Amino acid sequence: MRRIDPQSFVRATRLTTRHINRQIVLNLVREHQPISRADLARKMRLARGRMTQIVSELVAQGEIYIGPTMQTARGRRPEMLFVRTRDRLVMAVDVRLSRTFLMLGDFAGSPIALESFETVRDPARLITEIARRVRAMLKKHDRAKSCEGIGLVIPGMVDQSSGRVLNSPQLGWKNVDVRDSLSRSTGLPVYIENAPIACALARMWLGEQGVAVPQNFVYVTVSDGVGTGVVVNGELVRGHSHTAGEFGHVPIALDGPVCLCGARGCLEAYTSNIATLSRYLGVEFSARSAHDLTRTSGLTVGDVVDRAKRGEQRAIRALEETGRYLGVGLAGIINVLNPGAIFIGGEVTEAWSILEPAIRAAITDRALTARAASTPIAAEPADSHPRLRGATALVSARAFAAPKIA
Amino acid sequence: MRRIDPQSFVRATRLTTRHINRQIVLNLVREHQPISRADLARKMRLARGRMTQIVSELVAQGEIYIGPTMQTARGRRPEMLFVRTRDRLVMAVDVRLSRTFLMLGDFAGSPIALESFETVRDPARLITEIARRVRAMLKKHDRAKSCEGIGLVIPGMVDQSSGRVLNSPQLGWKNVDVRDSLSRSTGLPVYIENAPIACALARMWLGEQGVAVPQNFVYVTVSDGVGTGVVVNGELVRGHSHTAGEFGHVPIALDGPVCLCGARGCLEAYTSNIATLSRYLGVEFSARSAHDLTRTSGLTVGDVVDRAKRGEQRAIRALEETGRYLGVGLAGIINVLNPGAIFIGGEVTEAWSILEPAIRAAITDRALTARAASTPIAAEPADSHPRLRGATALVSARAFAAPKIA
DNA sequence: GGCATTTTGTTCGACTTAAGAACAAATTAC
DNA sequence: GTAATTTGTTCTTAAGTCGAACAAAATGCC
Repeated sequence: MRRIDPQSFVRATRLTTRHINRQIVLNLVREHQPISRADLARKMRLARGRMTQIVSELVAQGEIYIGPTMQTARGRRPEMLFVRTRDRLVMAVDVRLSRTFLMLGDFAGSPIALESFETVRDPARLITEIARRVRAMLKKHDRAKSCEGIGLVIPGMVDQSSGRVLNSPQLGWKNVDVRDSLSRSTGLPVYIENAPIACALARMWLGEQGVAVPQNFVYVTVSDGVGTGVVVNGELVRGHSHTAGEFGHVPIALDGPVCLCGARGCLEAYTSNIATLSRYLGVEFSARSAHDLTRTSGLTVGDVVDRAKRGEQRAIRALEETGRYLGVGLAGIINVLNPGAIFIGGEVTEAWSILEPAIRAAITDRALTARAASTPIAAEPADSHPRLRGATALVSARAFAAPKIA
Repeated sequence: MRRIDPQSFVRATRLTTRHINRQIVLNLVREHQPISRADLARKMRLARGRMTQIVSELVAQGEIYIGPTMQTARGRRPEMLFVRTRDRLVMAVDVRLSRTFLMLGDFAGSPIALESFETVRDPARLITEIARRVRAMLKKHDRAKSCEGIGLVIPGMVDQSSGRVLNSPQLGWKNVDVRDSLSRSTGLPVYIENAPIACALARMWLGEQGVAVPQNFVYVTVSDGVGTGVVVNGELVRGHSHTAGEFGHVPIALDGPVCLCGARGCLEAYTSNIATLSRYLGVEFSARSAHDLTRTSGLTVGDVVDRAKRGEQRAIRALEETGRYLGVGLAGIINVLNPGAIFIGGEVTEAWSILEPAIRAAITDRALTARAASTPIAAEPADSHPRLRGATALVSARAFAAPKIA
């Protein structure tokens, strides 16, 4: 029972019915392709005449295409429908601390070109460099006409509606305009998002072949920070002022280490890459030492993961402890939100066989039902580039989204 | 961008447009009543002819009525529209540990009759007694024809879709059929829900005059347990297997007291009424002593609240500490979900002037933005009977809900 | 081989409904 | 008394959904 917001509703028009059904058809084709009009009509309990009309429209608009007919037991051969993805392109941009990645890819997330360059810290100069490379890449592949927009992922807090970066401690940015200037420089629409939400979008819209994604799930990214994209009823939870998702700052201890945010006992202070590395090095996590740790030790969490995979006990124990704390935080999420699945991304997941049992045990200790205790938890494969795919989904998903009404 | 679930969608028909707009009208009348057709048409940017048609239908269906005309500066006097609530009734039932309450009330939650009786622990006998009293009350008020259903609130975990009580430790029930037998005994449709969710429904649908309710909020109930109703985009979050809302079992300490659920450091073990009473009595919270505390001490949390209100320092400190822990848990919720408001119900809120500053301070320490730190937090007035009003909303809200599509 | 059956996709006509313009009703202003 | 304003109704038209029939393309059967 959803409550209609009297301040913000969309009334229906004569176009609404058709729009809704068109989007349903589009999503059914996407899910089940190749599929015939007749099968679609059966799934939707819609007359075949109507289906022909809807499909004709979608074909005319370039959203789907009619492929070869299929062999069937008897009767007329059905024409099979496919969603057009291969010739609809997105420029995906992933800004990270040291490097910025650009990928030209299609609507399904398949890469056509990929490049990276050292991240420039000055916002204006970085935007200029990104714009230059976008234009060059599109020109090189002669695809300027097919590119429908730019998806831009930034570390930190972004305001998606205004297109500004509110606060990125990693980049040292605060209240920076990004979207509008990049849009002006490239002539393309730009959509901006933070990393955990982008990864959740990738999962939701460009998910893995053979892996069902529930309408309710949580995606956790573990890096120097720990964040989430929370999906409820198929939609990202952004919250009242769009600051939802700061999982790393859930308190799991009353008197824990001081977190980079200033509070005590934040999950992030126990589970971030910095925390794991501190644990491995036998150094107490502190905000003061966090910035120098890699430099003074010459190690990253990737090294810890490698050593654990080679059987080094200290590394294994460090990761197990990270997993336990992560499990504690996730148990809270499971008890409050009851997600259908949890996906975890970040370097630590490369030691999944070590991490997962620790996470699972902590969850089992605290879940209230057997079903909650067995909430599926999966690692994002490291080579799947979730952030770039999320940047792609920022643009492509708009074509597939449910209409907003009432 | 909501993703359409290919396993569970509702396609649009020729009726969809009208249905959507009708619900919008109904909700606008409810929000702004008394209001004229012309004003509604302006708010919806809809032609007056269409508005007349929609309103005629709603009047014919008995959802709204046309009241007296209103004085205006010039021009024809507009007829004012109202939502019919007074003659549409609900039987609300609130089953508590020691007493069960029945209220016959109208769609707006105004009570017509109220009674209670000692809760019978045997499920079958309780249902029989409830049914008997429902029938008697309806007969006494000659309202059997106007009553549209029964809303039933039960302490513990309920499965709203099957109508069963999964687990109620307070009542000692496990996997008990409730809805179907009560429905058979009364001939009325029955809707069942747990207490925190019911309270959130009351807030969302029968909220307080002059208090705006955002589309995203969290309602926390503090009693022997601590639970939440989480509302996202105007809709209750039930979760994948409908076990969302167990806020009391979010871990806020790694080595805390053992909770009634068996885990360590649950928020509930620090903030429930039992925990507050233990704190006041200087007794360590433990599962073993929890059940006897009231009997051996002769006190309840209500006594602690009374004493605090009278200035007793020990009571004040006990409540302040409860508030601090509650604030820690809520800081986590704020950081993950960014709700527009938080409502808190339960006896402890009667000492709101003591509790609120403690909650606020803990949140301020851990919130990441100034706006998050100033998330509005309000106490549910104790005399507002949120559970009974929630039981009412279980039935009445169906008439006002947004249509489910796509 | 021809006709019957099956299955897919198209076409056509009927009916319903959203939309917009004009009209009517009820008031104040001049 | 007429003009202007505002509300609510009526009427007509265009658009869109629905369902039945038709056509096309295949296999099955006698």
